[in-house]
Amino acid sequence: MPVIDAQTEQLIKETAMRIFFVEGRLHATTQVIAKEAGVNRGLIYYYFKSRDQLFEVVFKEAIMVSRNRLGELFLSKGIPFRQKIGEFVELAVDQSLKYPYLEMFLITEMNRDSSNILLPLEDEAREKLLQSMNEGLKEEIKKGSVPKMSAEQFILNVISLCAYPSLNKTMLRQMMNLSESVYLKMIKQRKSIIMKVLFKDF
Amino acid sequence: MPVIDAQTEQLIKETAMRIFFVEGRLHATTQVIAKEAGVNRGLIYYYFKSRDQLFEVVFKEAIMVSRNRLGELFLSKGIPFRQKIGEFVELAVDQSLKYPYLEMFLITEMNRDSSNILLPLEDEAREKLLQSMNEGLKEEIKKGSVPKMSAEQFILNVISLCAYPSLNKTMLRQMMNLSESVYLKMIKQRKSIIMKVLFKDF
Amino acid sequence: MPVIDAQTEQLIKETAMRIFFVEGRLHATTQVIAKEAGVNRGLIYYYFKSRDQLFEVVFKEAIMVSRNRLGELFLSKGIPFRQKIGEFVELAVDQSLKYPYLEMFLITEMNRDSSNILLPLEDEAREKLLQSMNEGLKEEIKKGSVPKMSAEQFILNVISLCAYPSLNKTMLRQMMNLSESVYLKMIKQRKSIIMKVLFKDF
Amino acid sequence: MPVIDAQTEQLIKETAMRIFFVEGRLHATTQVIAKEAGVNRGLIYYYFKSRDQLFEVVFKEAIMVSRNRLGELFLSKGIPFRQKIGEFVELAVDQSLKYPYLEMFLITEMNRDSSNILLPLEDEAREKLLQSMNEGLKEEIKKGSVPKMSAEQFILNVISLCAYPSLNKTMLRQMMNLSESVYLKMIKQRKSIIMKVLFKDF
DNA sequence: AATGAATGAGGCTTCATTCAT
DNA sequence: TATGAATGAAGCCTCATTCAT
Repeated sequence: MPVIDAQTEQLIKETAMRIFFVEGRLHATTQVIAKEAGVNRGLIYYYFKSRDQLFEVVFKEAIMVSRNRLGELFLSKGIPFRQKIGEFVELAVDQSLKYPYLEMFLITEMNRDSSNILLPLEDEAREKLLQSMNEGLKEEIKKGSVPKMSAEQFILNVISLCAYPSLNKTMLRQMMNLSESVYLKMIKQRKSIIMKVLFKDF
Repeated sequence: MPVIDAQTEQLIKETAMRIFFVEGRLHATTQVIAKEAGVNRGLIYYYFKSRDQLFEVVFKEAIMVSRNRLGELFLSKGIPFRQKIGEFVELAVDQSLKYPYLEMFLITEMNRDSSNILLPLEDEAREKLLQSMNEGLKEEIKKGSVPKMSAEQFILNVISLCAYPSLNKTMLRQMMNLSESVYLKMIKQRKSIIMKVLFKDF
Repeated sequence: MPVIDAQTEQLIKETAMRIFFVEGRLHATTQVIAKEAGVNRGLIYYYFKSRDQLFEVVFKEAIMVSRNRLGELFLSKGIPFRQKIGEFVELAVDQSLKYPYLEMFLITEMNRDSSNILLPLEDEAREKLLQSMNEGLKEEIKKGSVPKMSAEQFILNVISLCAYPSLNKTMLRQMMNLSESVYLKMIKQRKSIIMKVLFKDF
Repeated sequence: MPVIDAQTEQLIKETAMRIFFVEGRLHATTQVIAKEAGVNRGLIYYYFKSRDQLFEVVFKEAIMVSRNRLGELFLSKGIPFRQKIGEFVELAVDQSLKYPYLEMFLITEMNRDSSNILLPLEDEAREKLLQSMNEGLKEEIKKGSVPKMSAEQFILNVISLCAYPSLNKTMLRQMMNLSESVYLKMIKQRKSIIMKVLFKDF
């Protein structure tokens, strides 16, 4: 039975997001998505034209929120470097907990032959971001609180430490023999650990 | 035309490994694999019975090497903790460069309904490993060269820093606007950077 | 174009039954079945999941009717032996005319490695049937209208005389150089001939 | 290991005959035939050009013997009708025991679209045979030892009674709950029973 | 909006057959 | 002769997508 009113579109989107980004079921068919949403398969096409477009919509939606906030964050003036990084870690870890497999789709999709996914980061924005990173980073390096490295390497460190544990959750949990809930708690605790790893004097 | 010396089976395996684990083309069909190997599609079935079995074979083969060396490494006596970590980083980064997408397959496969992939790590081995990690780690923490954290968190840090940059290569390269070769160089340079991040006095 | 009244499933079933059991084309592919039914091949899978399941469905359906009527017939009280046989011959010959090759599929399927066809005749039912046959038969033998033989042999005679001429229709027609229609007439006439052969005083 | 000398061809033939006509495995592949014969699959093509030709060869060989003897039998002068039938029953039952599924292949093959199996019975021979049958039969009918019927019907009776029990062995055995050996004994005993059924005064 | 039916492309797999040695 | 490797046609089946109602 369809849900009251016209919330069907939203229902499909949410189901797809759960299946794709929360449960990581990369190969889920429209059949499965429709079934788990409790709607007729044709409706997916009615609302979204195609599986690819449904995917694109939910994918962009999933990315958008954090992207926007990250953009704001890094282009905002007046916030000290270390605080910026702190807020980024906060956002990134939360995002990774909300949609653990989002990154995996990003990776997979970008490696497809027929990929048409592009990051919306323009050259200017990128330059600004790197430059502002560089400035903050140099000071930290001078202070001795961060080892000598390029801004790029620092970014890799930050993102890696935030994203990977959620991305590879299933394997890491198995490897360490931890329950889901314990593992999630660990990831939340990582926020401060990450900062301590990044900044020696944190 | 048959290939010289009947190395066809090996050729198929290597091609599949490249397509899957080097190029990350998760959805590659047997048709594509055969074509890129320059062999008839039927041969895949002649040698491997099914696509799934081919996948299993190359997957296990790809994992085996590093697994074995890691096992040796961590169960070996007499090597100081920091050196062990150093060698692990070396191995893990090299592995991530050799088969950047191996991890992604691991993730994907483990999330499939019909997954039968299991990590071969037994309870005893795991306990020993964690315990030996813990001992080494405690000393470093006491020395103040590593912030206070559990062995599990430390492991997450190490693996994240090693694996993620290769895993998400395409996106990170796009994001930073770097060429393939420059990016690869960066990753190699990370070995020492990772150690400096992990150990404040490295 | 969809068929009026959504009888497509029935149409596929009937076509399959004709191809399999009327025309004896054991090797008919789903392609062929779909084509002769005038539907898309995918519909076979839409309605029946697989070729094997389609086969199973039509096979069971074809067998069911006659099985049920035969069961009723032989377990019914109060009908004299000879009349029972008469009605059996009637049913069996009609069945053999309706689905001449049904028996052949039975034979073929039961000899497959992966066969899962089982006759639904239980031990009790079989015993009862044989016993009731035996009683009637003994009287006939005593009367001298049937040569001395076991119930099993008598059953073999009855079934053989009824089923074989339809089963091996093509060859027998060729051998005797008879047209289809003449041959079918002959088979219908056999009903009384069979009775005369079975009972000397019929 | 191949058999000494050049008996390979014979070995393949015998294996095929067993698989096809004794065990009734209609769908046996060249792979299977080669394996059960213990020879390389290519040899089937070396000796027989194709699966179809192997089939044709063994099929003709299986039929030939009895055909020839039946031909001799029915065209031979001086043997009384009833004795001819007796010898036919003997031959036919023995043949049906030797190759129970031979008939099934005959039936199946003749119903294929691409069938090229033809019975080698020429018009003249058939006419002679039917005529000679007719004469013998008329006398028996006059004597009252056979009910009134055409030669064709009589032939159908004879063949049906001889061939069917072996042809449908698996099902009939299941239906009557008989062991293989008991069932085979029953079929042998049928020779005289069949004669008694055919001739009221036998 | 919603649904069940229908379509077609493309993937996996089997298997008869051929080839090179 | 004999063999393992290689080929290609064809079969089964799934699934995104469209259609008619």
